[in-house]
Amino acid sequence: MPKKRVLPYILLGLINNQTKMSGYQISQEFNHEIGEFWHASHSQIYPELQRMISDGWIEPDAEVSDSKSIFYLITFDGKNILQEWLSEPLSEKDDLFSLKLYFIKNQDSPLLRELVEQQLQINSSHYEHLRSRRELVFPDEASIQNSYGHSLILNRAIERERNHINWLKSTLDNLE
Amino acid sequence: MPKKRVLPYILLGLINNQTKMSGYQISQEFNHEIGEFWHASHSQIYPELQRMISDGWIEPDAEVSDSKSIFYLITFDGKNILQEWLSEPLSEKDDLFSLKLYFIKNQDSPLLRELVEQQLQINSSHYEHLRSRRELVFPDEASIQNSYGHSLILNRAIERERNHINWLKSTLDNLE
DNA sequence: AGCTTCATGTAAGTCGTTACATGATTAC
DNA sequence: GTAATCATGTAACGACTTACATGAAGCT
Repeated sequence: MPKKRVLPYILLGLINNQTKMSGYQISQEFNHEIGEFWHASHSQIYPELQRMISDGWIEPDAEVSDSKSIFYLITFDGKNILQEWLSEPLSEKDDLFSLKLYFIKNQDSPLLRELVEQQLQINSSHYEHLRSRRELVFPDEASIQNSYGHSLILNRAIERERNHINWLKSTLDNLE
Repeated sequence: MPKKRVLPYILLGLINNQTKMSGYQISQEFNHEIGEFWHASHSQIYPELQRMISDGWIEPDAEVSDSKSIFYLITFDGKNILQEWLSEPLSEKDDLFSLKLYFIKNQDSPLLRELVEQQLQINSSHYEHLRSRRELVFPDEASIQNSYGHSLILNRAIERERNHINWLKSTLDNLE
């Protein structure tokens, strides 16, 4: 099966967040806030918007606009598609956690807790996996001296997971 | 200018680490250790190896091999190319830190300290940037409640940078 | 005999990039 | 008036993925 595309869902999420956006505004968004987590160039965005219109996910704003920009609104179908995508379980490899959170505005959304819990699962299993790799690959000092850079980044990866897990747990606590 | 390729340098680094590798072995590597940081499928690897031969970076092992595998050795030129690549300053966006460390076997390599210091610079500036974004975008409680998911992941990103910086600093200390 | 793994390769398709293009508006 | 930014689009190209293909070796 082909890999699931994410760009259309991001555009959907952005338009949904702002109720109304032009292609140019969307491309500017990637230079600012959401740019910390994802990027897309305008040559991707414009054709994608056309596809989304023909799929009925968005529609051009009918109101006569003074400006030169074309604004798009999310349709009823589009809102459903977006919610479906947000509800899909997180997978280990795509790392869509931050991206999906970006589209959740309300602290009380049940999705919020769900996503944090899923991500906690993923990081925990990754953490365990990395720790067992380290035990296996670096059982003694000699093996470390043998591949010092490798041992460093394995340590780093473990520390990163540990930190992420802690953050997720404390975030969960604050959601109570 | 086109984006700098990394695959050939990874293959070079892998062959250099093991002195001798077949395409199949390389593709297996991506399922194990280096797989934590990078992936490549065999349909990329085999043509890439051919290109590297014609560029004179590697050469097939001349020794008559009992096995069906074709083994490759790194050439003198290849070693230089690899060292050059490792010495190139890290850029903010590619995030080649872990990957490059993987190819540094010796704790005393001057490159080690250099890479950690460079990465520290990058993370520090990223950290400052994220903190100023948070001040700007989330000045009060109301703005947080307005985009709760976004505020969460911004906090997460800041915490991640903080953790990475701490790790890099303590790693530097241990290198003394 | 049939299935899995080893081992190498090519072909087709997708996603994303940079470059090419154009016209309107705003700033100096 | 001319340079930058706004605004939208297409074209060419590169990297990577999945699928297609083939043959040998080993296991059950």
